[in-house]
Amino acid sequence: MDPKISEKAWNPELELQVLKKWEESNLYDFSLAEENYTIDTPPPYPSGRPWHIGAASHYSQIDMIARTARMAGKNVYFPIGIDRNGLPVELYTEKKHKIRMRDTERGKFLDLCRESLDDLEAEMIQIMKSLGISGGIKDHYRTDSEEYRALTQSTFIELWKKGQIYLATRPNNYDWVSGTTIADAEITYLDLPTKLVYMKFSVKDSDEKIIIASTRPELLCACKTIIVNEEDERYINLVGKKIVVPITNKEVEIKTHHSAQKEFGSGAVMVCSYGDQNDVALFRELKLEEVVAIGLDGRMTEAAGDYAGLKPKQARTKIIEDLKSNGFVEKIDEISHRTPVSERSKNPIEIIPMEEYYLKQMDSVEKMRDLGSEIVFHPEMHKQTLMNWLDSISIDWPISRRRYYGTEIPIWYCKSCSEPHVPEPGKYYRPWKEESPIKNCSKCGATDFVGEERTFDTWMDSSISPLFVTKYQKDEEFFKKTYPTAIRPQAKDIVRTWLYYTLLRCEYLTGKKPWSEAWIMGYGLDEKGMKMSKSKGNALDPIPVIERLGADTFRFWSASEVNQGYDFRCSEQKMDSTKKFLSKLWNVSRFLSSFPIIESGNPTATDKWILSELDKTITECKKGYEKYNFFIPAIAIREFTWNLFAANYIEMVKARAYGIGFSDEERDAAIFTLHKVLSTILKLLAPITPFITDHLWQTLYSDKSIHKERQAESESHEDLSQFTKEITEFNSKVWNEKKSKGLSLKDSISIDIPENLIEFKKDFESMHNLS
RNA sequence: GGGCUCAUAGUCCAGGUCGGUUAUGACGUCGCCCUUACACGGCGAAGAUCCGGGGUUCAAAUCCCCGUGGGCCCA
Repeated sequence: MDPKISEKAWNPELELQVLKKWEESNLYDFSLAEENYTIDTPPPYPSGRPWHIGAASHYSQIDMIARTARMAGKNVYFPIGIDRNGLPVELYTEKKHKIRMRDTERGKFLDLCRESLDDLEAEMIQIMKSLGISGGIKDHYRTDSEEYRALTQSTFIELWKKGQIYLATRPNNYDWVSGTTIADAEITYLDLPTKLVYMKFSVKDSDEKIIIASTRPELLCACKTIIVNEEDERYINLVGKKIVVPITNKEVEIKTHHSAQKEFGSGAVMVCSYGDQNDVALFRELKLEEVVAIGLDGRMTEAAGDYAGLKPKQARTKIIEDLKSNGFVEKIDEISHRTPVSERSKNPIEIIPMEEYYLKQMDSVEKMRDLGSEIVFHPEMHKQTLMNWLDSISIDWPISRRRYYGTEIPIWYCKSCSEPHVPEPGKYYRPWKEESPIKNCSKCGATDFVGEERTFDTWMDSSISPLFVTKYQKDEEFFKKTYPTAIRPQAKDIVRTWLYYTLLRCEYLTGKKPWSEAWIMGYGLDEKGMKMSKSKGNALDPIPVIERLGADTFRFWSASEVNQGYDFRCSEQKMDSTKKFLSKLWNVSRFLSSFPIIESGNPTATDKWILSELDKTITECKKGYEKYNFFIPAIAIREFTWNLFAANYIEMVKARAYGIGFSDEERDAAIFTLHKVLSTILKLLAPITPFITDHLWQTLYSDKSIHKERQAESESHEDLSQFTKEITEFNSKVWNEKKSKGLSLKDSISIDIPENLIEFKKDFESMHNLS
């Protein structure tokens, strides 16, 4: 009998043929039904080359969610988008063309950004395609399209009209190199070397001196109080006294506060407006009058006296000189200081009072907590990340940015009275270059307007992804049947941004939570467990890996390596060895393809045993698939296929399947069981490795795609798994015995079969040539 | 400083809720074997004080407490 499958190994190039078949038959096209299962797929951001291999793994797993849901009989809507707004592409473009955004004409700069985005996007789309992502790739959306931006703007206008947006001047995190405000969620910290200056302050009407250490002496002009810890005996007698600030000669009071650490510096801390977040909080708490020492241009203001006009770093050098020459310096330490920087540009942050638009969030924390607790998290532990974030929210969300590549804030201001006006929702507006659609000022009646130049925080765009994909405000029927969506898959690092902001915005706009489940994935680390980055040189490019090994190998690696919600290591060696399992599956199928398909059979004890183990595997897989945890089925299927089915069962029934020394009925039972097991394995694996399973399925079992099948269900066979251990141990015993006697595996040997296993006697005898 | 999380062979990982044989499997290593599905294979072997300390218990990888070390998040 010739096998239907002739090639000796699974060739990843076959994936292209399978892909073509899927495309030609529009296998994954979505059409609206009464009940739909909508996936709020994360639109990835093209920030540079190569695309992160962890992201490729992430999207593979999201695709497994879609396929699992389809095989559970759901009508799956799996849109694909690309997020194209924001700072990273601006930085990428500045670097690529060696230009600076503010020195470039706005329209020209936007064109260059768009060009960069197109290149990077093409690569990501190609990777998604070759990974077999079964979503809307060919009609993927973009967050910078007119349609998307129009929705961002009209949802803003909606919230504006509801009074959820306001303008306020507040201390804000300001990245003066990029020239923009950033939200708390976008700040990260770097340990940078800096000078800790110990300065002598004098106590008023006394000869006493007090030493105060600071890394920001240039902010002396903004110093409004000195704090010490209430348990610090060194200073307790000074509390309430006046202290003279060096250089400025202003007087401030010394107070106690628990945030002063006895161990840091001298234990006494000068509190300056906007030195850091803690200072801002203290100013609010102690109701101190603020001094603006640093301006929007990143330079010292008039308040800094002689230092006005200097950059903070220059001012620091100069003031240290002046302090020294006046005898105010006790000593200077070189220390490493945790400095707040912009997560994206890595520029140091200054806290500067600025006028920005805010979206109210403080009043809604409780509501968000309630909504959050209704959402099922996979795995549960990541719900805590959201809850922790909700606990730490202390100000409303600043949503305006002084950058170019983003959705424009749709506001025009009256030239004579400055009253802001929003246009009618539904269109895409670019106030920086368009005529005002408003003709008369509602306040003073004037007719001249000036457009807002700022753009939105990118999370304003991405936080409405579930509304955009469900055609909110565009197709009522579609929206009703797809929203709230079923599931939000995403990475764990953006819980406090994307997940939270989406919850907030969607609740404000629709009164409902955007999804019932959230599926959170960990980070892809390098093989040593370090974060991958281009600068460290440990980034792994997914394209050559996928080309060399094929998508299925990569996907199976992802499923079997990534425990749900935890960080995972990306080792090429591990990926390589995963390929062996697909070879095994291929060769098992190749062997079975030499036997006819038999629809039914009368299983013998051995057959019943493997069917019973198969049932256990189905149950195990189901446990994983229900939670969209692919680690569980991947491991279960590999164990079963390799260690029980191939190594033991197939060897036991090989002779029977060939009909050598067995009745036709016994032979057919073996062939029936072999196919039964293999076809079930293929279905169980289909969400994880869609290419090889579909290829084998269509070669052996059907002219329709396996991806139209329902997932296998356990058939409650009699449980014979108590024999498993004894069977495998008996087989091992015979192999060992032959080995130690120097016999070949086909040589005859005499070994007693244990009493318990007597039912399997005939298969054992033919397998081992027992005499 | 706070939170989350992890720690089991050279490497990765299962088991941990619900304590009880000889601690699961894979990769890698070594040895033997081309046995007609598969050398991208088969069989076998070596390899683990289950991070440290204490407690509960007849019994702890598992439960509790205190540490130590990593990763992430927030101040």
